[in-house]
Amino acid sequence: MTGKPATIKEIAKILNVSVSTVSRALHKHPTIGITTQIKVQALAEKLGYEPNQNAISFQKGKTYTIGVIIPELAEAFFSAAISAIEDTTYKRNYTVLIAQSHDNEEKEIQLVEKMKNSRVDGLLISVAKTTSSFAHFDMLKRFNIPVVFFDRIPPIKNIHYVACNMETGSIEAVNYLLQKGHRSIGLINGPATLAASGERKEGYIKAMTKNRLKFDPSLIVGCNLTEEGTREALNSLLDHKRRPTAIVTFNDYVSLYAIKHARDLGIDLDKDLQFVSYANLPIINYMDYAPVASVEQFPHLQGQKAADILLDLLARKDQSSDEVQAYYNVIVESQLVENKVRNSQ
Amino acid sequence: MTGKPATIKEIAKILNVSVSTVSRALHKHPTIGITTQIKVQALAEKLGYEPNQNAISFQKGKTYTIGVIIPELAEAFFSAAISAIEDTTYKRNYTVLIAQSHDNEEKEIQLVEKMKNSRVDGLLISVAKTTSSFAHFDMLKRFNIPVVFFDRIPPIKNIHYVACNMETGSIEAVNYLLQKGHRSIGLINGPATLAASGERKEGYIKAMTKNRLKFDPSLIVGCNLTEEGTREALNSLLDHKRRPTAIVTFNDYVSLYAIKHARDLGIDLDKDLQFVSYANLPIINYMDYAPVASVEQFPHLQGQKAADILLDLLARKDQSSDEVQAYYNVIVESQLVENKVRNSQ
DNA sequence: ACTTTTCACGCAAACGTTTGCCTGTTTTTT
DNA sequence: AAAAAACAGGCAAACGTTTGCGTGAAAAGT
Repeated sequence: MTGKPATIKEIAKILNVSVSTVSRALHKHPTIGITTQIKVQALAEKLGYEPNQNAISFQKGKTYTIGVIIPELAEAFFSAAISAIEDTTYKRNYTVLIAQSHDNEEKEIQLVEKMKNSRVDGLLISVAKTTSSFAHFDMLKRFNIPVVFFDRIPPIKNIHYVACNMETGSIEAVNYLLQKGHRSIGLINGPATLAASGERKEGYIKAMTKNRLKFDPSLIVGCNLTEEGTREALNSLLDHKRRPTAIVTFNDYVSLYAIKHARDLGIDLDKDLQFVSYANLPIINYMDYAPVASVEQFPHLQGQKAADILLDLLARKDQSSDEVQAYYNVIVESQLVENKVRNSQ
Repeated sequence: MTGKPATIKEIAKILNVSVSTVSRALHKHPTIGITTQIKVQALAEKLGYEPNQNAISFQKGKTYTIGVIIPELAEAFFSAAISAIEDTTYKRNYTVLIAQSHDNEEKEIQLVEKMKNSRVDGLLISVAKTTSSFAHFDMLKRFNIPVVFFDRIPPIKNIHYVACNMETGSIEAVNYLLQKGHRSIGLINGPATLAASGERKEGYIKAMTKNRLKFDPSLIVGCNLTEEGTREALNSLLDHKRRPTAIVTFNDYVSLYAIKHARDLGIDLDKDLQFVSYANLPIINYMDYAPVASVEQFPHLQGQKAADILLDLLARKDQSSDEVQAYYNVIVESQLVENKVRNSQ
């Protein structure tokens, strides 16, 4: 009851049976007599026996652990996603090993290596911004460790992933603004290197052209996502010959920076300039000059889907079967969400 | 290179030496000749050998894993804390196993049990709100698994913990408001059942009496931390015969609710009523009518300290030595932080 | 009553690594 | 040159569990 945990061996010795009998009795294996089963189970209960997961993992070569590698745990998007991941894996008796790359490729590589060595059964990865080589992911494939990427997907073929389609969100966002009467709409986009930037741009263009509006490339400006970069981007838009009356920004933070700057410049955020952004942080419902709408990316849903897929992959792997199945490509549609506060005013 | 990971055995067989020699060579054990060491290491490198962490854990009865149990991963405070925990344990070659109790005692108990069985080396726990029995923590002690509690500390003796002293933060907050000329200061507190509520109240009282102001208990109102509850609390303060010109709230969310309600009532948040709150969520720097100051609880620091303590405990345990040492009781002093935006206006 | 099945359980290997102890060879000491 | 010491490495047990295979005894079939 105290001290060291009870083992199957001890139970066996006390009951004068073999370890294999105890093991089987505990698993209700049909080949063990019912009386023995009961005796064993009773003693196990009494001793507070709990199987040593470590030994089992070692024996089976399976850890019932899935690794999660993300850039930054403290970011709202990722903590929400992980929260969902933890919940769905917990239900299936898996635990999660978490590590953050801090958007550093070097560390990401180390983490993948470490996760491999600690023999996680599978991996959920959202890749670092700076990652430019992908050999470490190939390595996982060689070792037959299933990986599901989410949100930040590497540009390689034959992978499982769940991501959010930013394009439709962009289209919705622009349509929303058009319907509100805006005709000159700016886009403060992220770095061109990010796939997410491309999708936003595509959506923007599609929405404009679908609505028979001429698309002006100079209304799209890139930005490094910092406060300073945002200010510059906003300035350039404000100087535009057709100064936009609405701006779509890469994410809520960019919106916040931009809004701050706009107010410093004395711009009327109710009449002269409106913002729509991405991510839908909980913040914006408590702000006065928040974006009028935001494109929700459903981190919780993405996390859950990714975990579901990985668990499915692991289940298939158990039943051995067909190596090369199809690849899961799940797209979560982003969705424009109006800011309740601002729109109830 | 492909398929299954290389093992020590394979290396031994290829080199015609024993496994023990390989093991020792890999650890640079002095009793192995230098030439053999080099041969072994070279082959290990070539084969891409990486030790099977699982086997090592099993063998040593040590997992190099620490479990973290928190109420809610998606809450900013906890994700920040965990981010720090992950970073500091990573440096010492530990990994973290994360699970959330969702503030549910039942689940917390299950998680503790599960963590024990998966043989984590130690545990970091922030207790669920509803937890009222503590037998599961005692159990850990019996099994000699070190635990460090952080932020939410159970009311039991002889534990290691790091927590934030809310009292000093409260005093600072009240002093700050007094110095700004406020004389009637309200407090929208949390449920009386929370220790944190008591500390805030104590701080409030101390600050008032230290400044020779009469302390009016009716200026302190409890609240269940919901939006609705906050409204009621605010209403009762506004109806007070000495209507407060400043209010300290239990946390930033309560402030947000209160501010929203106050504005709905047409109150001038610049002149007639000011707020100070706790937690210092990043949000408030982007709000117009944010609290003028917030008491920072340093989640990052708390997480780091807690992890440091646990690692220290584990290190001591390795060197066996003296069972019952002293208990770590680390108090992180909270600190009032002015809202830069609001105070620069 | 004798063979065949079924039943209930034990044996032992295996998973990969670490480590205390032993042994054979070389080097050093006197 | 013999004894002692240092060196380099091997043997085997141990960690806790699972599982294929073997086996004696009881039950069933003829």
